[in-house]
Amino acid sequence: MSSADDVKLKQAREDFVAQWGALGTHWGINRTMAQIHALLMTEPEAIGTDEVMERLQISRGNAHTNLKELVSWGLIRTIVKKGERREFFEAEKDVWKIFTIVARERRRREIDPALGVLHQCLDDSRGIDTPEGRAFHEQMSKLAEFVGFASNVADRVSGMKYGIALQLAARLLS
Amino acid sequence: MSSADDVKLKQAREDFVAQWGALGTHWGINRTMAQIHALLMTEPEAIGTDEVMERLQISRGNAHTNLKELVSWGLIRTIVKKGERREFFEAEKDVWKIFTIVARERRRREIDPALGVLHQCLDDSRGIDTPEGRAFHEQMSKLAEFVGFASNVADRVSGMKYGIALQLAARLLS
DNA sequence: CCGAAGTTTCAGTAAATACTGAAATTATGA
DNA sequence: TCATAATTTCAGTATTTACTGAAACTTCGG
Repeated sequence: MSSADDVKLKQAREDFVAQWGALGTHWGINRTMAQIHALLMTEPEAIGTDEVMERLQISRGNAHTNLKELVSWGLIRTIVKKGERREFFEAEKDVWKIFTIVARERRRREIDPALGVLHQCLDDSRGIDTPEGRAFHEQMSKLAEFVGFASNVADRVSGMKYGIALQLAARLLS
Repeated sequence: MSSADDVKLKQAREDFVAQWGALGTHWGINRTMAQIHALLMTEPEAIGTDEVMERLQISRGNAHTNLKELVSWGLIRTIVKKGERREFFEAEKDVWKIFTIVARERRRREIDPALGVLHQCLDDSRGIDTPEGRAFHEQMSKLAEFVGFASNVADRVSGMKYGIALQLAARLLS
């Protein structure tokens, strides 16, 4: 028999999946990918493609693409069960690991290309001998320096053990 | 006469504007908004709507919407010149100020709503007395705690004076 | 090596997002 | 106050991004 608690949990989970999916949009992550991640984060057991399709009411292609994308991020991993031919997926549930994965991925997708552009413009404007040219070069230089610096800091922080990061943060908040 | 340096600068600037605009996409910022920001960041003088339209080859409506959005973020400000009827715009050029503005805005748009969802799910799953229910509640709790904590830390850092932040960062990288 | 179960790809379509251009509104100074 | 310059709004359209569903491909036990 399905108790009242089971119903409440089912609703809470569905709510979390739907809302987290909507949020994904603001994170540069598509809705489905965020929903699958939410689903797996709150699922005790590893589940297969067909169950994902059914729970989220999405097509096989969509489920497949986004599961693979999540695997490539490292936010979920594939599980092979003995005697089972198909693949199952389970989420990384440790919050610090999730954070470091997302931080790294965002650096790769958002910061590194920006640094590339800045360095190129820095080169292209080197030695332009007019007041405007020097001002432009100076602005590029400041931006590149700051972004590079911030990127290193973020890297360092997300490479820390959770305990160390926690200590550091606690000092900041005190 | 327009020297070779002037041509080089013009090209470098156009390149920066175009590429920065393309990057904006990966930042949850639309292309035009990022382009206008790039244009103004590398423009020594405040410029008006019509010049923005011409330099970027965009419509008045588009220019208007995105200029206002940038003003609302605080990344650019309006300038009124005496004897001029129209408004001019100039960008905030200080990299630390740009960083704190972007950090605050992203927290508001990305982190705060996530915290809201997590707290609601935390409430909805309180006291569900099954093993699965407790696991769900626990996972929500860990996520909410971490996200809230990280949000506070980010706030604290982006509220610092640049010099202090620099000191802190230098310590991290050493 | 065959057939079924499972996975991957992708052309076509749907949905979300951004942009245009012109009309409506507001502000200015003569 | 009026004429006009400037700003704001928004319906319609274009562009970009995401999703479907079915076909092609791969894998594995028998």
